[in-house]
Amino acid sequence: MRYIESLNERQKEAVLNTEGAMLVLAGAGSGKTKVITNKISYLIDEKAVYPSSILAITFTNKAANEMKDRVASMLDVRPSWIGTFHSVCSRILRKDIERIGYSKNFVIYDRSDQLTVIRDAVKELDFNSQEYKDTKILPIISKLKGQQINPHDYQKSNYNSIFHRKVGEIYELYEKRLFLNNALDFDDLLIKAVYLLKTEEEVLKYYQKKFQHIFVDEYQDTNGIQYEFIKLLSKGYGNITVVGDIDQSIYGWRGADISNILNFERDFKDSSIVLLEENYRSTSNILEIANNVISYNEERKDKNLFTSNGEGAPVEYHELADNEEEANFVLSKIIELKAEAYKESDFAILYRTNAQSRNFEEAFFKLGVRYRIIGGLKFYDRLEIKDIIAYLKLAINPSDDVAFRRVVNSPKRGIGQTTVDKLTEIAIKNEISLFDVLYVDEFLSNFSKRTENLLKNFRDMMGAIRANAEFLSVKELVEDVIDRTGYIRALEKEDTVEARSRIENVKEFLTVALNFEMTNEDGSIFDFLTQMSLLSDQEKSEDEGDLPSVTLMTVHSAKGLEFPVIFMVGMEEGIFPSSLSIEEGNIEEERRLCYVAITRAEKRLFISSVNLRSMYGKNTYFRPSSFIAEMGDSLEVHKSRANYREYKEEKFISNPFSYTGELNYFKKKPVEKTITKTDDLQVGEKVNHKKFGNGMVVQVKIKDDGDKEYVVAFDTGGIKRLLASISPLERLDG
DNA sequence: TGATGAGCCATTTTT
DNA sequence: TGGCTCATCA
Repeated sequence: MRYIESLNERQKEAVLNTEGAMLVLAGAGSGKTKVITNKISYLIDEKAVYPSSILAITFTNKAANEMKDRVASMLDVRPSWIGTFHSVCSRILRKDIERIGYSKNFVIYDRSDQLTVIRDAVKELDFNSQEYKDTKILPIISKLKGQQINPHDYQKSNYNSIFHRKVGEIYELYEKRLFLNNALDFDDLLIKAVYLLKTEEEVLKYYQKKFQHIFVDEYQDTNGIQYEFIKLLSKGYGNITVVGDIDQSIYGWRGADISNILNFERDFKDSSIVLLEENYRSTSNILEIANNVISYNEERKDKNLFTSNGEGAPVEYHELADNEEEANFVLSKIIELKAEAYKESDFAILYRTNAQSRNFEEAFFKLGVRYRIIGGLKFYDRLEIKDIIAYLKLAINPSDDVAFRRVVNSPKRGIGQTTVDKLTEIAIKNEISLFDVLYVDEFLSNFSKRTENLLKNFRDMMGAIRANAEFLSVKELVEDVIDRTGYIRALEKEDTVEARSRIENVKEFLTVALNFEMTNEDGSIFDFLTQMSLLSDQEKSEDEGDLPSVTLMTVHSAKGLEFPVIFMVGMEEGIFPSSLSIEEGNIEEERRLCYVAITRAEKRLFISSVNLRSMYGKNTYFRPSSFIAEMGDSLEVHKSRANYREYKEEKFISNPFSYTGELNYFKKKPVEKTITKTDDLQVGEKVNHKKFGNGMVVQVKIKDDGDKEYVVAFDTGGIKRLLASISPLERLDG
């Protein structure tokens, strides 16, 4: 049978046992996705299960799509109920949420919407906005929601702490606002879905009967409410396969509950366990180090990865002087390995915190090494995009006060803060939405004649958009919004470089809408907005060019990925493990994080720490991470202080690998190149860059050494800083 | 209503 | 260090 041909014994066992509950403990790189997809295919093809009777839950859309693709490539069907917890829940809710008192046109609040609601709540309660900072409060509320602790209980059990009592008040008001705005946050999608299933027998029965087989990927990352969701649904047939790895549980701080996987056997009766320990990704040298480190954890199930991949090169650890040297070390290794036929996309640099990316960025940029940062600037976080989305949200859900506030004066239409404050006051007093205030003449008469007219204009404009939302397609509606609000016209009037870039982004968003329309034939505006909210930023952002580049990211974002060569940088005690985790006694999760990082590597792994690290404008001395000592004897230690400052000058210059051919950075005097003059560009001039394409000079800075730095906004959307002495910029005429 | 500068803060972030 | 927010002033 083709679904088991290429599997090892354990994997076969996991695929062929289709009845009952099964826990697959899958080590890193042990082929868990293959097990899930083959099992789904096997069920459909051999056991005649309808594709729509299979529910498979993942944590990312990317994982969901990969699963769908893999099944489709085997069977030519795409099971539609493969998705994230959140997308599955929103689908269930979109159908039946009216039964629990919400309306079907609910909107989903993303993180920044949530922060806005919290800020407003703190303001309304007149709490200190420093002490009750939105970014501090949000994780608390989210964690509580994940654990299903309501504001009342929270306040009761924390009666002695003023802080927590007040957090409870914010939480309560936050929940109220969301409800009144007809909005659900990410946690609500789960909470309300579970509530719906629990209170509406008919709905529960329907789904219990529908889903004959349930799969959950990354089970170690489920939280309490997610556990309850799958527990409820699986009660119908009891056929549930969960796949996970305790050692890769790195989201405890977000409420993931490791006991879900530890207690699986207890919670699901007559369950079987399959242990996948054969690793197909890494060399045995790499695995040995991973096994060594993780063995120091107490809270785990014994597991030891092995491989038949062979020993490979030793894992190297380099203790370096400072972060600059570290960046140069990485750079020089990349140069070295490139000579051995590795390409840019084979390399990934993993660090504990985003702030650490900077050193590498600078070093790479100077030498023209292509790189991409995961978790960098985000298209969908841009003001203008959020504005357009807010218009759409308000169009389908006039109760959305967050969206209302966002767009009521954007573009500027003379409705200022004072007016909005007054509107808010009326809305709160009468328990209606901001938009509804505009429909009551009595309320409008509170404003000056001029303001009243402005408000009415806004109301009627939104009214027209709302009416059109009924029948226009997604792309047409976006066009309608842009047209009626005069969004682009207002930007055109500004006539600045920045405004022009915003116009480009708005147009780009139109393309996104068009793409959506083409790929989702009967996709409604609801579906579009849901997708916008639920897609992670990484998935949303289009790959900028497809040239191979070195990847820079946090260890967290690296989960689930693999690269031939991994650099684990910043391995210092206090950085990784982070000092906060050490203080809070979360060292085991940090160790798992370390394990995740190690197991991303296929062939080569380089670990580095520095003695002196400058961060936040201060120089601090560090000791090497305690995890280094846990890695064992096979680690090849280099403490010789190979000076990578010296090293780089010779090596880099004699290793020309830069794509644009300019390697003059380290020479004292920039050598004239074939590129036309770049030292007299003015702001506003159009230029061409070999890698980045066409753009416009936005800013010119004269540096201390006399060199000029150009800030250029490229048509592709990126803003780059380029040094006149090395950047291959060409002036474009016209 | 915008521009400017002082002050503040700074893990990890699948949705 | 540097990026962002908020207060203040023109």
